[in-house]
Amino acid sequence: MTSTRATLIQVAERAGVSLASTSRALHGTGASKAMVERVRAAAAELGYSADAIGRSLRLKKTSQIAFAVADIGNPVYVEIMRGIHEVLAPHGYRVVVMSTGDTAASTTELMHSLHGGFVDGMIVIPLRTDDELIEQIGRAPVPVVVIGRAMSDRGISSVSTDSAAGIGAAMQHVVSLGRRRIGFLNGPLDTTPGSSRQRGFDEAVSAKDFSAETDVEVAADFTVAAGIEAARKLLDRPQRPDAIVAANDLLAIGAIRAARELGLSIPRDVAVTGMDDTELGQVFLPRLTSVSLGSAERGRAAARLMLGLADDADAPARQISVGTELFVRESTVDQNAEDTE
Amino acid sequence: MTSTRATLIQVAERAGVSLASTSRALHGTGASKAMVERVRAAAAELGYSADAIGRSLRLKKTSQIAFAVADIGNPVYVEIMRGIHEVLAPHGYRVVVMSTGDTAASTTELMHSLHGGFVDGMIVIPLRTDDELIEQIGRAPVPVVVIGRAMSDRGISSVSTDSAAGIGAAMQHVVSLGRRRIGFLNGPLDTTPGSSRQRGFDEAVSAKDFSAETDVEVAADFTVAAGIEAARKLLDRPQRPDAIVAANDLLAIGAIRAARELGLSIPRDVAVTGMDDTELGQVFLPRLTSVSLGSAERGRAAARLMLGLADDADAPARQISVGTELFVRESTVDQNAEDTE
DNA sequence: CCGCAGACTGGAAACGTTTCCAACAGCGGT
DNA sequence: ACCGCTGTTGGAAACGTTTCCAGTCTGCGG
Repeated sequence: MTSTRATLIQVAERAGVSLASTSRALHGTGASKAMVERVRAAAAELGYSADAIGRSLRLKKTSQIAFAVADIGNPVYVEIMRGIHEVLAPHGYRVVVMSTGDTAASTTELMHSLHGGFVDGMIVIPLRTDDELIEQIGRAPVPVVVIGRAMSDRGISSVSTDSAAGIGAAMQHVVSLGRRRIGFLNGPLDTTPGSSRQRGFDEAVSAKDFSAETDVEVAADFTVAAGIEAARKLLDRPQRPDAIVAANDLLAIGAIRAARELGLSIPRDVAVTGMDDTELGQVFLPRLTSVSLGSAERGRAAARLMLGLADDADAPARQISVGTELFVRESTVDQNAEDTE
Repeated sequence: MTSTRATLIQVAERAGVSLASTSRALHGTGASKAMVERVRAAAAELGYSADAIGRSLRLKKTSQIAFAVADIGNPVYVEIMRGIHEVLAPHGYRVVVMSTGDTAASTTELMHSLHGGFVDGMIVIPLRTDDELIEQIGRAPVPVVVIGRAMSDRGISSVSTDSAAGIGAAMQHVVSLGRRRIGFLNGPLDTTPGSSRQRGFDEAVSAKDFSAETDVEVAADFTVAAGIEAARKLLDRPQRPDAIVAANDLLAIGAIRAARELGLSIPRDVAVTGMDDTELGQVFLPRLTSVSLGSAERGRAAARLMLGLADDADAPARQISVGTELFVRESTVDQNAEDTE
């Protein structure tokens, strides 16, 4: 284990050939068999491996794409990442994950520190956005794709989904089950998902044939712990809800936990729906009824947009929307035999 | 939005001063007030931001540390990462997460592709290791810290924990509860955690005062889904276990799910213990009794080792061991009032 | 035997940055 | 008036790589 790494120049000296030939022998084309062999041997002796920085400086590319996300602990991001990886890996890109923190400012800061960083592009899911962040994205020296919010006005490529409609579907579902007191368990309203889900809820409630009582509670963030706390309040009301529509699966799990604490049975006493259709929700007990926002597909779509921008950075920005789908499971409908997959 | 980014040279030309002065004015010291102002203005006009690659090439550092992990979906890694981040961030390092895939070969491949990549060091948690991977780690051009397995023989810095003893503690706990048929739900034996936990189980069973029947089932991997499947087998045996000791929290959750499917009550019919003491287990229902392996502390310890190596790459390799602790919760002991935090 | 094509090699530039070093100006002290 | 010091600036090198370009060599056909 030498303390300093071997460089191409040292390999060249060792092999007794020129730098140019050394490089060609290792990576490029147009080197004789003898040369390749000779250089390979020298490289092996020295334990040479190319320096990515030098290489990138010359090539002007890093073959890395950043996936920047607020809370790495949310399983939905894992699924989005799988989608991204699936599309990008065959094109030789490595995906690196960075945690942005959950404020717009911290996201801006990360993007700034990455400004022309070690990536050829960034796929960002901002939890909160402000004008500064959007401007930062517009000015970024590498292509950026935003997931979670249509950015048509700003000329930024984005992948979004109609989570408002998804909330509507969940509301409609529990109403159709005969539930009459619906609690809406949302995350912070100043976040992108929080605000659009709130809009979905408001729209659903104001539909003319809507006929249930509603109540709203906002959790401190989109985590199970916050969900437990907020759901407790919801369930403590004099008019206890017989259904809780949660803004994501983690909150829904929190709601189930809070309900169980009170000795309530799911779904008999309280039906609970989630959103994101994460694997966690699918293996939870009871299995979670959830609105899929096409996580993996959103990841794939974002990755495809990124590939387009990587080919041509000046390509026009595009917006893609991914459909939603309600998956009904045990947390709203008692069904022990079905749904085996 | 210009299609090509501004370089320092262009800023220098714009400001009408030398390249050296420009650089000093922006980052370094020893520039006059007038100079700084002038250069700042030019930089702002051009929307300049320093190119990280060029900078790193010159500085020979990237201020990035990689955290390479097999399955980004496992919540224990999230907690380890928080620990790493906590220590590294104040020192100006950014942590980037990379997914290695779950085989030794894929880990080796990642490390190779990162060989001298865009990071100043790597913290790795290999799920499976083989000689080639270890050799690769030893040859890596940047400092590497391994989490999960003592590497004393190879001169590699590592952070480990006595998960074998942890399994022992869990076994002892369920025995002390009066359980007499213990099922051990492990993950793949060819993995680092799988093998050490198996060892812990074997040791516990062979202790001279050990007096319960045991049974073992190995899940396909360390996920909830695999846990459900394997636990079903365990619970289908003629001599159904009255306690299941699982090798991590995800498997434990799978076991609880499988038990519930069979109409069994937790912990009355079956007591279940997990390992890793993840947040997920703490909010699960029932709350999971789990052996903490000090995830955050392991992360912090690894980060501190990394800082030491970053200062002096030839510093002697060190091994740190982090203690374990059993947290008793509802999945083994019925206790509705306690354990509020 | 000469010339030419083709295969291969080496020199050198370039990517964008930081920093060493030398040069220079202004200034105060002797 | 001169010396040296301080504060500031510019030139140039360096980090490690790839690739353009020109040059050399081999072999082959005329």
